[in-house]
Amino acid sequence: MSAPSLRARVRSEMSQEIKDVARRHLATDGANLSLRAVARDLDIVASALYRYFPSRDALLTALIIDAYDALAAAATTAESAVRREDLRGRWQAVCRAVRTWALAHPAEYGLIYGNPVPGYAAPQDTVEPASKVILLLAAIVTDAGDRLRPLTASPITAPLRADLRRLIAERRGTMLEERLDRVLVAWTHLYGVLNFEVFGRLDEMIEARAQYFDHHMSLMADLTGLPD
Amino acid sequence: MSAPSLRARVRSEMSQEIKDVARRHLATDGANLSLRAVARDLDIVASALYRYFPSRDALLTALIIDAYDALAAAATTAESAVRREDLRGRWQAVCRAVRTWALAHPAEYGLIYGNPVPGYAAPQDTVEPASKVILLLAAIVTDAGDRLRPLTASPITAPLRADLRRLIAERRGTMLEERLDRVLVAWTHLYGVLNFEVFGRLDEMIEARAQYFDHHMSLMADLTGLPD
DNA sequence: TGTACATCAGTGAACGCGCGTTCACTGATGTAC
DNA sequence: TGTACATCAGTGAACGCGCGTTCACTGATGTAC
Repeated sequence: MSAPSLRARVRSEMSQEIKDVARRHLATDGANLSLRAVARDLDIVASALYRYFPSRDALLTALIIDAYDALAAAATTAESAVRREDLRGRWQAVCRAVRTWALAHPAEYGLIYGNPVPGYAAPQDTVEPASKVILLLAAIVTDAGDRLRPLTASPITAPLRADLRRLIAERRGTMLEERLDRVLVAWTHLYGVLNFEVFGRLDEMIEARAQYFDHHMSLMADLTGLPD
Repeated sequence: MSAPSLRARVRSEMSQEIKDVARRHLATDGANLSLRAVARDLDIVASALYRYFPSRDALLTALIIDAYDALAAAATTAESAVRREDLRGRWQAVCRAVRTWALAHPAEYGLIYGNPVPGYAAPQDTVEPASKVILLLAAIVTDAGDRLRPLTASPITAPLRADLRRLIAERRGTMLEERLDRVLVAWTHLYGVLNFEVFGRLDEMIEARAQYFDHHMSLMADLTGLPD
């Protein structure tokens, strides 16, 4: 296996640069990304972009995949830095890492967790990184084992239970349906709070944002039965 | 006070028709609403729209305000049809009405609860209808009075408590900070679940959608302390 | 080490569209006397 | 009830832009012998 040629190295650097500029444009134009504008910023003719991405949609797809990957990486790194036995610490690390990333990259966050982009269908490649965060949360709950608190009653109807069972089986998990249910509640809540915060719905309402967030996510840990 | 003139009636009907067509375009183009496309559908020249709306942004604003109003109206109507003493029934009615409206009008829902529209600032008129749903939920909790269940411990830090106190005072409410906190949790969760459902994040994951939703919202009622 | 040929990044013109907004205008509806 | 004038909805041309994508091309880099 030889080292990548100069040409290959330059090519991948250029691809990166295109994506970086495109990301910057996302912040102002949302998903109305203009190839010509990106090209202009790169001092390149618009048609040259077609050497790197076969279409505008392909560039958008690359940005979406990168966003999922970056978010998942931030969560994973933060979580893995915490002592395994510190379950609450790991939970908090995941949640806070997601929040930090979202606030640092609001446009990319909007791209993956906001409105679906009109006329754009997410490719299959986004499924795995998209489920990373929920898997991290589920793993913490699994690691808690019999230290988990019993759950307050909340009956799950049969069809919903079937969905949960299927999800558990797909991943060869051993979690009780009731427990996965709570993980889904927490996961839903995580993005619920963040949508509100990132999209500005807490403006003029809550000032203590970080504490509001921490409080919500620790309530969710309680609800999931995570021990102190 | 005389009846509106023919001209005035025709004018307001035409305004409605423009908004209706524009709403239909939202579904396919998202917030990239094209005035010329709307005009085409109305068999009218694009510049004629300027008799009704001074700019594209003004039309978008009208659509946003209408969406908030329609959502609030749906929730209010549903809630007021339930016996006052049936607190859980009222809670459920509000939540389900919001969901039903969101699923029936995904594009309008996206317009008000998805990504902020790039380059567009929501005018002040949207504040009141936007807070309608949370006020309905808060009213149910207030009506519950001393039938409310005591809350499981979950300490609120001082700055967050100050935010909550301010919000209560602004509305001349009497609720405890802890209780409003739980209402906010439920409210956040409501839109969290709906974002996921409307924006397609539950696809290939949960099939029993209605039950999933009901279950989440009744968990939130529990968490808020609403009696059975 | 040098030469011949293949690869491929970037150019620039063109195609065929789209858009929001302004402006002077026509002709129908509404109003005052 | 009839006439004169004011209002205003809708027209059509124009301004000055924007866009994604294709295509034949130039010239530099890389490869095989």
